[in-house]
Formats: sequence, structure tokens, C-alpha cells
Amino acid sequence: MYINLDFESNEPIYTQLKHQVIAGIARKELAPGEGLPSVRAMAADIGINLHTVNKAYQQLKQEGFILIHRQKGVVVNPDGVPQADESHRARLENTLHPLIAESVCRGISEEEFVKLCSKQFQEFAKEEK
Amino acid sequence: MYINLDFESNEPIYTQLKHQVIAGIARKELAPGEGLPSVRAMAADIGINLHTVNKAYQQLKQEGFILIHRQKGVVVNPDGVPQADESHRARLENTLHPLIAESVCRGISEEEFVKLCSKQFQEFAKEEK
DNA sequence: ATAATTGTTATACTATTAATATAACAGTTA
DNA sequence: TAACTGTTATATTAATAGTATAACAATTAT
Repeated sequence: MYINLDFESNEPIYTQLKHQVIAGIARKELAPGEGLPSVRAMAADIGINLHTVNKAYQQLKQEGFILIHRQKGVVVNPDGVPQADESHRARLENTLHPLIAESVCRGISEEEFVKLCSKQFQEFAKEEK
Repeated sequence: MYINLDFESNEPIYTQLKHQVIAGIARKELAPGEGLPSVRAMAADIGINLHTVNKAYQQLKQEGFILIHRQKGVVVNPDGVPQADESHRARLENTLHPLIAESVCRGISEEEFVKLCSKQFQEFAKEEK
């Protein structure tokens, strides 16, 4: 699991870490049940504080992406990530709304927008048939 | 221009204000050249500080959505919002990426995702044909 | 049994951001 | 002259991000 952080970004480090773990799961590089480095090991690897890693891990656990056993360490959720419910869909819509509004203002057509999304979905598609 | 703020949200107030102005432009409720309330009037209207409004206005100006004349006040860009360039598209992709990754993890299909986007594009479509 | 490692918790500190509160300035308009 | 425009400056409060140590309890390896 290679993590690449941008310390100049205004996106918080723990958020970048969260996103890359989630992307790893979506890309199926991280399989259900697979272990992740301990908070200290991960922190040392990428050169940040263990509390920053812990914050990311705690939120990933809270959101169902990983499990944390006191003994076994950190593990990608063996049952898979919980399916989206209505609250997830609502949050997704609320996040998309300003993106689409700006796109409309700037002349990005629905077709182009959709094509852009599809391209990213393909990045996560891996012999799934 | 009705503004609706959620003071409990973790989305900053000035960001909420920005988004609603942009949505108003996308929805064509705010036409090019149309005036917006002065920073003080807007602040009094929605019950926030004038600096918070000013911050939103400055960023909207910086991003090409509005113009601010010392005399004429605040006006929706009469030339229309500048078209998206490559940097806009890159930012859009970067913002969409974690959304799509999480959607993939949670079993939201590309079809559902695209349908969700299309629904929002329709919200902004107004006898444009 | 000892040592090392695990997640977890607590405390403290710095820096940045969000938001508010006054106040003032310079130019425009009524 | 008075009221209003955007703008700037200064100060304060609260919250968040990130780091730095330190310790505890439980497990694992030597």
C-alpha cells in the first residue's frame, strides 16, 4: 500500500490518507481481510505523526472500511464495506451539487461530465465480470 | 436571491454562500449583469458578519462569477462565467475521485451514479433548447 | 520471564482557519 | 451634508490540524 502525501495541499493529511486507503479498496489492491500497517509503522513510513494516522484509521473504522482488533491489528473489513444507504446517497448528492452547479456555469456539458465520471469508474473496474 | 444557511453544518458559512450564488447563476435565477446586495445588506439580510460576506464575494470575483465595481456595487459577470479550462477540469477530477472511490466500495453502480448526476443537471436545465 | 509491539488515551503546544466586532478611509450618490 | 459603496486594519474567540511526549494494558516474540 503505497501512500503519497502532498504536504502543500490544503486537504488535511489524514483526509488524504483516508482517501488513498478507500481508493485502494475500490481498486481491489486492498482485499477484504488484508492487513494494514500499524499506526506507528504507517506513521513512520510516510513521515507523519501517529495521531494523524490514528485519526484516519478511526474514521475509516467508523465508516466501515476497516476493523481494528486490539490483537490482530488493522484489517480491511473482511465482510466488505457496508452498502450505501439513503444517508450515504444524500451526502453524495449534497457533495455533487456544487460541483455540477459550477460545471454548468462554466459550460461543461452533462455529456462531458458523465464521460469524466465513467473514466474514473473504469479505473476501479477490474475483471469484475 | 434567497439564501439559506445551516449554522450547524461543518461547511463554512462563506462557502455555503458561495455555493448558493453559483447555484443561482447555474439555475439562471441570477442573470448576467444582475446586481447582488451590498456586503452590508447581504450580511444584515442573512444575519452574519460583513467580513464573511466579503470573503465569499472576493472569492466569487476571483473565480470570475461576479464583478465588483467601487461605484456600481456587486454584479453577476455580464460576460458570463469564464469557460472551464484544463485546471478546472483537473480540480473537478480530483474532487470526484474520492466520491467515486467510496461509491464503488459501497456498491453504487456507475449507472446509478450517472443517473444521480443527470438528475442534478436537469435541475439547472431551463428551456435551453 | 523479558522485551517489543499492539491499539488507546491523555496532555500540551503551535499554527491556521472561520467568524465576529469595531473602526476607519475614500469615493459615490441622494 | 448625509448616507452608502467597497476596502482595509486590528483584535478576539473558537475550532481544527498536526506534532510531541508519555503512559497503560494486552498481546506476541525471543
